[in-house]
Amino acid sequence: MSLRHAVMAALLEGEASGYDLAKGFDASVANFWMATPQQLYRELDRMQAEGLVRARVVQQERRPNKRLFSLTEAGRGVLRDFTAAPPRPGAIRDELMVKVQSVDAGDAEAVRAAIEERMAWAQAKIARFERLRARMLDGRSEEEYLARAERVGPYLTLTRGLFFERENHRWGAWALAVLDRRSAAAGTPEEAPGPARVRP
Amino acid sequence: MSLRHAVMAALLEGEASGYDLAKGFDASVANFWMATPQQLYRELDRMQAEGLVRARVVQQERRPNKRLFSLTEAGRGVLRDFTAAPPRPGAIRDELMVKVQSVDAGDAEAVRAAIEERMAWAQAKIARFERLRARMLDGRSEEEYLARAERVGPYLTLTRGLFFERENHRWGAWALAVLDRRSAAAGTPEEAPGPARVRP
DNA sequence: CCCCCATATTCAACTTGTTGACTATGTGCT
DNA sequence: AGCACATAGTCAACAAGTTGAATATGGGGG
Repeated sequence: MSLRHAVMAALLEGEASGYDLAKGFDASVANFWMATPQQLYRELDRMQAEGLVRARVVQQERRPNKRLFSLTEAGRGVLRDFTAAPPRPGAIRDELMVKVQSVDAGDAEAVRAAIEERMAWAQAKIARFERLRARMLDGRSEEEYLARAERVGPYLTLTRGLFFERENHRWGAWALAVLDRRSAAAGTPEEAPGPARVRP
Repeated sequence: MSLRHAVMAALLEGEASGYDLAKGFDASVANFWMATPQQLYRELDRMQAEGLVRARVVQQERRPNKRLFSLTEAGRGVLRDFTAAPPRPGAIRDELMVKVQSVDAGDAEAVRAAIEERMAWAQAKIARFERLRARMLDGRSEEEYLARAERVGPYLTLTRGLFFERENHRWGAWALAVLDRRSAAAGTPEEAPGPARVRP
């Protein structure tokens, strides 16, 4: 049950509404923990009931009212305890890899396309991470930033995301090359040999 | 609901019992899809009911009997369809990263230890992957293997696992260095400065 | 001899996560 | 005027994943 811990980690950045988290989960914590809006609202309600977060209703004029959540001292305590506990091995679940594993018994062209899609979105994430990184550094060198900033956690996780997506991209390029060499060598009869399967 | 697809991908290697999968999920498919034994048994029963797998009961003498599952033609069809379908973005969930994100408000020493643990187990996986890889290549060069082998999927996913764990390890080393520089610079009063926080 | 581990599976209860629809309101586009 | 989209949520139903224990047997180490 550590969605709640992810939520608390996100709330370290400051007050947020369920809606903010549902969006902003995409920007910071989402790189290693995803959740749907419903999941967040439900969890926030429970956490409030348990005193881990407090809600402040903000009246708005031309918008629906919102509840801004922030960490309570109890919440901070729980988060501290969580960081101190030994972590269980993380659960990985990647549909693309299931497809790649089955590529020889499946639709190779579709798997190719899926890898390309993944590469494109890895690239998009890399760009976003780099923008975020530039914003965090704000002119300073990494060394300077890491020495002086009051929090390094977000920078460490962001870097991890960056490393991860770059590796994703590199792997994708390699995998595509492998599949190409294979389909070229296999002499696919329906498709012209030679410059076969070159895409625009 | 794509545990079933992961199971089918695993069954491409041949017949397996629920128990085999529960263990062997660790060796091949487990790198990108984890499941508990209970989950597997339940899913296998359902899949059998739907005709995706067939079971063959093997009488054993000094062991409980076992059911060996294999893919049916219907199962192969479903797997083929699955590879052809556009993949949804995979859900990532990494407790360690939640801890790292919260490191500044938590127990830095424990987070350090968790990163070290992760690095150790990345290293162990790398070693296992490399043994597996050597076994697959069986003397041949990678190029030769990829050109001739009847299946490349398992090699592609194994490589992805290798890349991933190497990156994990590299990131961990970097993150530890960052945390060390910080705690050295912060002049932690309870611990001696200078060669502070050097571990055996 | 005893205990723990490996094989092989099943049951029950519980917690999480997913999907789709539904309520409101305001802004901008065409 | 009509529509899509962003804000800010709620509800219900279902699917999937987790935990803990129970069953049955044999082999190995101390």
